[in-house]
Amino acid sequence: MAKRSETPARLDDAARAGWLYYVAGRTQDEIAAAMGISRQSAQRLVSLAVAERLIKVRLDHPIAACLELANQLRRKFGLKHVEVVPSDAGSSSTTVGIAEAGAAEIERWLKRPEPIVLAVGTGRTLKAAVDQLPAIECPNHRIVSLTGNIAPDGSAAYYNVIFSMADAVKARHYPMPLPVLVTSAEERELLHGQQLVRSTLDMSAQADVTFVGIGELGIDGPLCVDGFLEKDEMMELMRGGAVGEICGWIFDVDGKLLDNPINERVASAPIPSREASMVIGLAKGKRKFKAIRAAVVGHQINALITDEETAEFLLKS
Amino acid sequence: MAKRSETPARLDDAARAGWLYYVAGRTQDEIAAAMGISRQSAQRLVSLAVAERLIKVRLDHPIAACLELANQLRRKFGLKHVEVVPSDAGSSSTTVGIAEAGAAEIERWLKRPEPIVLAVGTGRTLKAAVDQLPAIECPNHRIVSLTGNIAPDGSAAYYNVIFSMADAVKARHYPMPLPVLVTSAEERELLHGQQLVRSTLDMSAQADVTFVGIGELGIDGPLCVDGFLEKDEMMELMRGGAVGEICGWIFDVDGKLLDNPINERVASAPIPSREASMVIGLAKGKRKFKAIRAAVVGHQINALITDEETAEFLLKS
DNA sequence: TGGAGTGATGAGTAATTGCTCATGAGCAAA
DNA sequence: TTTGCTCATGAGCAATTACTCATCACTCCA
Repeated sequence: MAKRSETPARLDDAARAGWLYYVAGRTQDEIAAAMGISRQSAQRLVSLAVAERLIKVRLDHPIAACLELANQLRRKFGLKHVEVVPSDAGSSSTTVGIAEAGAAEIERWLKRPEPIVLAVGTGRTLKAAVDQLPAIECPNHRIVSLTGNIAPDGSAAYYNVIFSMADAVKARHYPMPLPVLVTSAEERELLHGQQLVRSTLDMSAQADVTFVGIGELGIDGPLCVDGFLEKDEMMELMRGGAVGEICGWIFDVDGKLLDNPINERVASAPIPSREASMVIGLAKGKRKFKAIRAAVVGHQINALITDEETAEFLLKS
Repeated sequence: MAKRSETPARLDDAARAGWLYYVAGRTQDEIAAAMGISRQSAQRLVSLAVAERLIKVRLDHPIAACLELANQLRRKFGLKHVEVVPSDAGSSSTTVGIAEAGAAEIERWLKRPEPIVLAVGTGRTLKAAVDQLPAIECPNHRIVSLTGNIAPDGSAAYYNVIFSMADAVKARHYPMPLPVLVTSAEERELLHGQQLVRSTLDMSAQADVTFVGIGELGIDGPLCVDGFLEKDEMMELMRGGAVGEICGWIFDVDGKLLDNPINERVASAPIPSREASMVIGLAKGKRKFKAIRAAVVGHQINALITDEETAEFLLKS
């Protein structure tokens, strides 16, 4: 993890250096001279500005191919919104590109003047997107987590993104004070009956927009890696036809939620209405192809941010 | 001007290359490989994306607005250096912010390894800046005062800042052993002819950098408050078109030095060359708006440290 | 058909940037 | 006060990027 806090004065300098470099187009040598520091220090400040996300770069051009793919996806699957970013074949990252586009979309929603309820799911991709958010103040909006924030080992779940979001966005935020998976359907009923949990659940059901990651199943998938499921439970699930999950809700190749013991133990809020609200999935990558397709065809989501490669797969499959 | 129109396909490629470069963070070599073109072509596409403004960079930091204002001021008035600090609307202080920024700028100059001559004018703002200086040792530099250090009543003039500077900075410093105003042009000639004064004047003319305050005229302005001018002399001056002063040199709304008896009695050294050296004015605040504008348009100074509010006035005036 | 002009291309090279490492200042614990 | 640690710094060097120039393909017009 990066340093939690740089001194404000240093961030100021970083902002200045970053501005001179990216906006004014000066070289680091010139910046160093102007600020009375060595070139290396100037370089470090510029890096810092990037690392601290003071500098935001966005592409203001509809790449025709991406737009076209997005259009076709929207039509083919009846989606409300699709965004396709260029693929970066060389990179193994599962987040680059999507994270920036996702952050931009979140920002657009948060900048709306009328108050909204924004719900967030979980996942590495979504966290990467949230980490790209600039500081925003929007006291009118409410941000609610769909998933619990207690990991299997009792610690705060790392990929519960609402806390990352709270770092950047000044708004009321509502985490879900629950584990991600409970031990039985009965326990879930009990916990969901609690007043505090109840009101958070109710709020999430009224979300205007929801951002979720889409997880693939498999022993390398997030549910196993993060310790929510044992390897043999996973194998069992996959034998039962499971191909993906959103907020822990496991679905099959048609995007139908599975009727099995694991789904009965998921303590997450239900995914908000795809009829009445926007539910945006963020995902790309070969390993997730099947999960994404299932989520889309089964209408677990009604909007998608993905990359070219994934878009092509979805179109020809 | 750039080419009027690139083909859409080429812009598309440029957008893609720009995306891979700035968002995905790939090198131009990698982009070239991915797109099947030469590295040079990739570089050209990235340049094109920037030139066509497909790539938008924005700085997410409060400093950003200040930097933007500074840039506009520099362009509009042809200044060599501009620094804009955030306005603090709540404060009535005429120095807060500027003082710190001014001190930082002075420090940058004093930290230069090659020997320089640094000249200082007078004024409350400048004194506040100098008071912010940390202890520095710079035996190679020389610091020279542009203005006399004898007040009208014969005491040491309070706002002659070179003594404050000497407290913090270990360097050779050269005060001007003169009154600020003498009784006649003849007396000035006589005093300026003295060997000691002569050499200090010569040194000031060679200053590499000069820091000055900008004074407004008016019966509340520094010239009256500090007793250099009587109220009726001031009224007379203002009727003659005077709007501001630097080191006692009084100028009109166009920044032209006035041809009147007071200016003939100013014993200060002339303001060093704005062609060959840096002359940095420190000032902000509504009362000084006209004086600052005059100093800038009349090239009495070629660099400015001010605040947002003043910067906005200068830009729209 | 041929020649001039335009613009794209790649080689070569200069400029700029990013990384690594050694050093030393600052500071906390012994 | 000494020791050990962290961290900022600047030097040196490797990687990357930007620029210049010669060449070449193409188009337009006589």
